[in-house]
This record gives sequence, structure tokens and C-alpha cells, in this order.
Amino acid sequence: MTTRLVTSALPYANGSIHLGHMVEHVQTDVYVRYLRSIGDDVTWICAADAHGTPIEVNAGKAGVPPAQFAEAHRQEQHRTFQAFGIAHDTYYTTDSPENRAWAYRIYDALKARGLIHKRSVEQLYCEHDQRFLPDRFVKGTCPKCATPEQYGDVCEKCGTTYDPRELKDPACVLCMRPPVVRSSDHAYVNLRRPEVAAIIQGWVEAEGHLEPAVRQQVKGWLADLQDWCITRDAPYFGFPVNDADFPGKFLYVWLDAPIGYLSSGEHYFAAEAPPERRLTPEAYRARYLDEGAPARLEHVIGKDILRFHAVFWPAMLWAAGLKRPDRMVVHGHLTVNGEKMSKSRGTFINASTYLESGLDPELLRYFFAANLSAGPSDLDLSLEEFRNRINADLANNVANLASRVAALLQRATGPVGSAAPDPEVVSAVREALPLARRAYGELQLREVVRLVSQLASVCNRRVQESKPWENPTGPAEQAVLYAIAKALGALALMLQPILPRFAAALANAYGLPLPTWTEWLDPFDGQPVAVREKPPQIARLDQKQVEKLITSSAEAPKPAKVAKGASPAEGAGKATAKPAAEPPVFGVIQYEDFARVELRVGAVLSAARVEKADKLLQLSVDVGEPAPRTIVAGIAQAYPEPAALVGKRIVVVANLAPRPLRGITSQGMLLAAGEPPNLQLVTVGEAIAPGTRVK
RNA sequence: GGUGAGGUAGCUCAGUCGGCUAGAGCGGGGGUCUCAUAAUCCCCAGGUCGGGAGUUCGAUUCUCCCCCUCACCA
Repeated sequence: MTTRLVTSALPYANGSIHLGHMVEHVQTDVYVRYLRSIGDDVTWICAADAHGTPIEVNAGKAGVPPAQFAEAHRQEQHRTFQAFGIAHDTYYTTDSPENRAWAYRIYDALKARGLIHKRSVEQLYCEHDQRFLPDRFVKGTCPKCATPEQYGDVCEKCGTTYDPRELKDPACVLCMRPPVVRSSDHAYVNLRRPEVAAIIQGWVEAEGHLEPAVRQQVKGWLADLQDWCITRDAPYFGFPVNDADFPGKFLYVWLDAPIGYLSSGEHYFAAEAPPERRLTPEAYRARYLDEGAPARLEHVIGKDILRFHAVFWPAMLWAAGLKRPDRMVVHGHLTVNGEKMSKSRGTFINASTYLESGLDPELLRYFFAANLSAGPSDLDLSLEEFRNRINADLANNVANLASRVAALLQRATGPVGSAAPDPEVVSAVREALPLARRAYGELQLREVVRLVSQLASVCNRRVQESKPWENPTGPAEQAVLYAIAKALGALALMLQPILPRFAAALANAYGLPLPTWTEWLDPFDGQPVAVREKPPQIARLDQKQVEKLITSSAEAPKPAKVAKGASPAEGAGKATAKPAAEPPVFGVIQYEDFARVELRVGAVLSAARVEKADKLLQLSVDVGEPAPRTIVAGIAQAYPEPAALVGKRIVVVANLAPRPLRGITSQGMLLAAGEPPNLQLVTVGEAIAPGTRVK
């Protein structure tokens, strides 16, 4: 048994949880549940990241104190996670007394090692708002390509990165007034000192800490280690620097955020843990944090914050006499329908939107798991793939297997056993369990899901081949059914970290307990099985259900917020990804975009001019519905004899929002090519019935 | 421009420490059973493994060059 402290990155307490956050927390939750299923002692620490300029500014806009603002978001975030079955042991905050003490402890340790020095920095300053302006708080014209309205760090048009002082016509985003250049003294950590660089490099290169691809990335950074600025000017929401050398300064949010892992753990063990798990802060440190502590420290993060975690963080821990992480799992970003999440396209999906759509949270957990590997590659939530994946894997394969076998077993009079369970099923189970166990340990969740499907397919095939419905009580048939019932127990065990509710219900339906997953676990224990209740069902998804995710996201625009990532002029790195550039209106669209347009064949029943309008015709069109539709179209100039249109088969946009034209509500739109008077309606032959979908 | 990661069937990906007819799932096409959620099961993809050159008896897998995508950085 291994004792572990696992963390996931701390969501910023500036907004709601979206599906991008969910990737990370699902991945971590699955990992933690797996570790517990093999008997490890795991504590999962998370918290809300409560400090920094954006929270200070947005709280000010909302008219509440920053602490209150962050706390409200923290609570909401915590509730959202719980609704997805994400079971952090604690979801604390970085704005805590414990974190303050830890931040000072680490600052003091850096100082005591002589790693902190003072440097004067020139930055843009807004005299009206009386604040230094982080990169994202300045907008101006790109010095290279002259695109207006660019932030202070990078031009979205030409990709050039620059110093905010280089911007032409810079303006403070808060008041739009031009800023001035002013200098300020800041604390920097010197990471180039040989003893520090050696620590970082040693940590990066050691086996097991990082995936090879990630390690390569980090090694590239090590060649050019920059000093790291760890203070910010007032006004700021954070901890004041506890050092007379830097009066009036605050600790940078990125210093105290990862420290939040340590302090939230301390709070958990001291105040939140069940009584038998309580630890004093001293005992907690000795067991989990100190150099040489027996427990493993493992972080799950997104690739956007890798630099902080893989370069700065080991140095900070070392300076304070604490152990470095034993493993850092780095995942990629979520895209939706192949693009970066975008609010204007409806692909910026909040976790709450998913919940409101009525979709089971476990389905999303499954989809993410089915597409996650241990590496940092991005993961795409294509609605089409989501639906196919759920329907094919869960509904048709696994859940249907449980359902059909339960029905067959219930035809027997009592519990079913077999001295010779179907050998093909038996060997499939014995093969799958250790492979799945290894895949979980390597965080190859995609592989786990593949193994589950493969095993369920073998079972379905054996049912098909042995036709137990013809003689349900025959020994050969029972050998198959019994073996599959046990296989379903194995499937429940394999799926339990991903689908905890479904797996528990499945095992329970067959009266099979979910055991601790030992390496030698063999489910064929000879115990007969009896179905206790109907196995859990998974309803097939249709397109409409899934599309709700995007349509309801599009209808709920969120007020613009200032994103975290506020770095001062020295370019310490960005905390969050840049906002996605909005795609052009006539860009390439995805199939789903096209599929949202419902084109149908319509038969023209009547056509007449609209009074007092020289361009409009009013048509009555049969699109295969009980009542014909009234459609008003601007085609009168092209069709001076409206009656000639009667009987034609035209193409209608059937799901366009109704719109009144000259007092008549038009219930659709016709497809036509050209400009009046040289315009023709798009028609199809009479062999195609009204109502036929055009695609 | 530098660094890193990629470019394999319509889609998502696996794989080859160089070698028999390059794989899986999904989607699509055809057939089948009826225990089960219109579920299952069977058959069907002829993909220049980004392009070019080299090493080799043999390269998709190694080397070099080039093109493209993504990320980070200057």
C-alpha cells in the first residue's frame, strides 16, 4: 500500500467551472478512485485560487470585497464538482491563514538562501486608476503589424510578442486613458544559481516525474532560466510581503497558488478529515512534505501551467526543505467540435450548462476517459463523437449485455453456477484485468476503455454463439451465462473509477461485491450468481439532446471578465491560455454547424403577391407536416406569374426562427440562386416527397 | 526565428527497438439472430503510414532535407 497526496490544479475563483476544468478533475478523480480500488491511502487536495489582480478588479466591479467575491465562486465551484462525482477530500482556498503562514515560510526560506534580490522594473502605470497595469490590462496598436485593440503581451493578428511599453497608443482597459511609464522595485528569485539550477534539472530529468514528451519541453526551458518576479504592486488581492525590503508589495498569486496545495492539506488533516485520519501540522509535514517523507506527492495539471510547476515549484520546495513532487501528470486542453472553446460560438460550455441539459454527468466522465492518455495532447469534445461513443460503448455494448444476460439468468429457478465456466470468457477476463490495472497506473484511460469494450464484445459474441435463450437451463448455456455474470463483475470493477454510480449499480444487480483490486484477482470464485434487480440502464442519446450543450451555451453570453494571467513587464509567463481568436464569419464550418440547418423539400400549394409590396410573394408550402407553412419570400420580381410556382418542389430552411414580413409571419426560408430579376428557386424533381430532408 | 510535440483508413487513435497480406473503435454499405435498450452477431475500407533523398537484401518504422499543424519562447 502506498500513501499519496494527489493534487489537481486550483481553479481560479473568478468564475464558474467549465468543461475544460472538468477534464482535469475527471482525470484526477478517476486516478484517485483507481488508486483506492487497489488499496492505496490517497488524499486528494484541491482549493480555489483566490488571489491576484483579476479578482481584485472584478470584485471591485461587483461592489464586494475580494475575499467575499472569491469565496462565493469557491462555493459554487465546489458544488459543481460534487455534481459530477468529483470527490476532492478538500476544496479549500488559498486565501487562508494556513496559506499565509506557508507563503511566508517559503519566502523566508528563499530569502535565507540568498536567492531573492531587488530589481527596479519599468511598467505602464495608470494615473487615473492608480495602479500598475499587467499585460492584459493594456490595449493598444501592435507595433509590428499595426492591428489595433491588442493586449500588452502579444498581437493576436500577427503573433508577435512584445513588451507593453512598445504598444502604440496604449490605453488602460479599465478607464481607456493612456498610461505612463513608471518604475517600481520588485523581488526576484534567482533560478540561475548553480545549486538551484541543479535541483531543477535533476528533478526534471529523473525518471518517473514527467512523461518523456513533457520532459523534453521542460528541458528546453532550462537552457535559459530567467529570474522570476514574485511580487506585485498595490492595489492587489493577496498576502502583503513580509519583508522590510519591499514595503507595500504583495506576493504574486503564482507564488502562493501552488503553496495552496501544502496549506490546504494541512487544513484538511487538522480540521476536516475524519477523526481517524486527523494529523497535527507537524505530523502532516513529517508524513507528506518534508524531505524524505514516506508519502508520494503527485500533481495533475494542464499544460498551460507546466512552467510554474516544473521549473519554479521544485526550486521553491527545495529551498524550504520540502520534498519535490514524485510525479507530475500533464494533460492537454479541451476543444469543442475541433475548435478552442469560444463563447460566441456556444462552444464555451460551463459545467452547469451540461448539468442543466439533463445529460448524466457520468457520460461525460466516460467520454473524457475514453479520450485521455497520459500525455499533454488536446482532447476534442465533438458532439457527434460523444453521442456515438456513449451509444456504441455504454448503451449498446456494456449496458445491453448486462440487461440481456440478466433476463436470461432470471429464467433459471435459482442461483446459477457452473463447474466449467465458458473458457473463452474466462480467459478474456483474466487477460483484461491485469492489463486494465496497468493502464490505470499509467493513466492510459483510453486503453482502459478499450479493454472494457473489448471484454464486453467477447461476452456479447459468446451469448450470440451459444444461443442460451433456446435452452436457458442447459449446462452449456449456464456455463456461458455464469461466466458472463462474473465478467460483468470484472467490468464493474474496471469501470468503477470512471463510472462509480453505474458500476456500483451493476455489481449490486448481480449480487457481486466490488473487491479490492489485487494483482492476482480472479473473479471466478465458484460462487453461484443470482440477479437481484434490473441492471442499470443507459439510454441511447439522440442528436437533439447533445446539441443542447451548444445551443444553450450560445444563448447565455457571460459578461466579459478580465482573465488571470496578469504578469508584469518581465514576462514571467502567462497563467492561462490566451483567449481564442474569434473565427471569421465565413470560415470553414464543421459538419455539426451544417447539420443544425434543417433543409426540407416543400411542395408549393399556392403563391400570391403580397399587397403593397412589390418584391414579396406569400407562399403556402407543404413540408410534410400536418399543416402547410406560410412563407414570405422576396422573389416577386423573378416570378411575375406566381401561380406558375404551384406544384414545384422547392427547398425550405425549416428550422429558421419565424419572422414577420409586412405583417405576415414567415415560417421558413426558400433557397434560391442569383439576384432578382435573374433569380431561380432551387427545385428538386417530383419523385421526392414533401418533407424529405435535404443534406 | 528558436525549442518541443505531431502529421498512419471519412473521424478518433494504436502500432512497428526495420521484415509475413499496416491494426482497433466509430461512421458508412450488405446480411443475421430475437435473450436484450430498433440492441447483438457476421461480412465489406484496397489507406503512396506528410513529401523527397539516403542507409539496407528489405523502411511506414533509422538518417538527412523539405512541407504542414499545434504549443512554448525571443
